[in-house]
Amino acid sequence: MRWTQTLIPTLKETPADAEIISHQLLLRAGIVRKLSGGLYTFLPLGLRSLRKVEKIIREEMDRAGALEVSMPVLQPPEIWQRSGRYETAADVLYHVRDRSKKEWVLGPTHEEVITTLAAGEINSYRQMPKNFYQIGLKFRDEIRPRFGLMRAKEFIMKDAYSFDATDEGAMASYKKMYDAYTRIFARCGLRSFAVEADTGVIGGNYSHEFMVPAETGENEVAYVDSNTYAANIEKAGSRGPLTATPSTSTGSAPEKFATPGVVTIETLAAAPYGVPADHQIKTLVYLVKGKLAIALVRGDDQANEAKLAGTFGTPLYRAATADEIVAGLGARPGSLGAVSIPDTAKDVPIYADHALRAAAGMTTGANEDGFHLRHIDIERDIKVTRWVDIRTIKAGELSVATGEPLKIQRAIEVGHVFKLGTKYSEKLDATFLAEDGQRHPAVMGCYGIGVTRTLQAVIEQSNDKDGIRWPVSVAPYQVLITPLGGSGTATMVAAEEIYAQLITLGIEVLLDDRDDRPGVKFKDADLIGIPLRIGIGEKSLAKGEVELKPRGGALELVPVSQAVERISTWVRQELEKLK
RNA sequence: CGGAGCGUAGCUCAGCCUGGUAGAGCACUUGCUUUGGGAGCAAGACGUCGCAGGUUCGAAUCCUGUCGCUCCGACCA
Repeated sequence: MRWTQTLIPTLKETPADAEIISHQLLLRAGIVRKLSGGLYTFLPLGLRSLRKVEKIIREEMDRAGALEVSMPVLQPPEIWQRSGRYETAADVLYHVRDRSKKEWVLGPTHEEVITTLAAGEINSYRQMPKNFYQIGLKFRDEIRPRFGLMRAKEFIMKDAYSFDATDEGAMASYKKMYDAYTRIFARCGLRSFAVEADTGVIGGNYSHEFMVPAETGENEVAYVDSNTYAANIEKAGSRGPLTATPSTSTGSAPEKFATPGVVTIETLAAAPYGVPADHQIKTLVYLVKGKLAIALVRGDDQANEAKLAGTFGTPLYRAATADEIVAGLGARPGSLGAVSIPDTAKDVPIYADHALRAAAGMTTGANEDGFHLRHIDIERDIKVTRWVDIRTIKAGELSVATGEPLKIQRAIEVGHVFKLGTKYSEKLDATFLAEDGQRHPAVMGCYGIGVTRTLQAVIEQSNDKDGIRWPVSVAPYQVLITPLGGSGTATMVAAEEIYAQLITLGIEVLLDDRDDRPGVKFKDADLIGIPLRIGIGEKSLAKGEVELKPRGGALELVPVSQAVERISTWVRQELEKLK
């Protein structure tokens, strides 16, 4: 492709609304343009890279035995009602109406559609295992789209769904996808790793996320140095807080003391009260399906949303409002406690974190504005309904699995594999006749890759001060020829010859045929980050030489006669490294 | 949904406080010069100042509403 024939609108200045480096480079390198918040047009350069990511995914999915299909984006709400996700995923569903006012939803994912398909077409254990995948648009009504392609309202996803007759079969299908994902991200030139994950709204009971470490990532991952344990912070457990929870009873009965105006852990920890945060019990109140529930964590701990959803058995919960709390418990937030809850609230369940087990000599709210209680022994004074893990772990705590200290790293989630079990097959009647002559629901798995997000993750991970440094496997072009003279000059003539020969060899090559100054061409070359640049200048050409300059690497002079051979060899070798 | 900020040329922004009819740099067009890391000179084209009301002799500027964008928050009592 000739630069003057395509559209590569590079920007010298950084667009004001791009916050993170990959988002800035997407815009500056002429890869995408924003139509509206969370909606982007792919320009020619960007589309080429996107197609390459898709091709890698397609090759690895096919290799793993998955079958490509294409499912509708526009979906009837009925199947979402049957799966129960019309409610649980309500926040992300786009609704549209047709001319007869019938409602439709835009698919944020396709479990309901594929399970409906399987219900009709898979009737025997002999037809399994089957794994269907597609690469296509997804629509999610994101609370807050941000960071370019990272969190968009419309994005490209590869989603796959496996159907097995047995649990063992489902595990094998899961393993195949796990391995395929590992290969896919490596081939895209990404450093990624798998972590144990919470299953969230999709449901299921076994799951890994594929993470790309990046400070701008929206996820936090806990891991240990030996690489034997890694988990999303939503899921990660530890052997407990770094400081021991007090467990020696003062022997005194609970004692009310005045704390006018004290509504935070911090204020109670400060003078004149001086109750350390880890000697306090934090009382949180939620509304779960219309009913109040109390969660207790240590004063210096944070409750974990995902773990709470697991504890409550539903993602449909929220923090109770101050009014709801006052109505139910009689005190305002800041003075709450689970010791003396009113008789009217006796049926409110109290979930307490394991870190509070055997806690004694603690302080908590008195359930009366302006007062707290001290000398609390949790076993004696609080009627705990259930002991649970609902705290967010902190760096330095010891791993349950290995005993090593946990470290925390931010990361971008690019892929997610779930073992779903029979949740959807049961609700949508995807049953089959097994060897035993009985009908059973198929055992499912689902596997997603954020394709557009993966593309941006590559940029986030592969860049320098001058621009993008594409891995050759996903670069829009493999080679960029930069003649330093304009049209008609000897350098341009030589460039044209090499360009033509590379094309016949099947090398993906871009020719910068603009009549621009060298500085402009060099800056743009670095910005768009083509892996190998061929510089053709008058001086070196006079000596019969051209320059090979890998992006970010050292410049090498080679005789014109050997240039094409050397270039194609370089491209082949680099591609081989990413196999 | 709550809070904050911003909407002026294709891009980055100034002008707004203190009302008088729109600017700079980059990009774009033409010409000349220049040509190894985002050139110089000259000439030129590009804006209903997000939109709608209002105040005023007069509004980019003040007021009201509205739409859009960005950031922070939306369990942390």
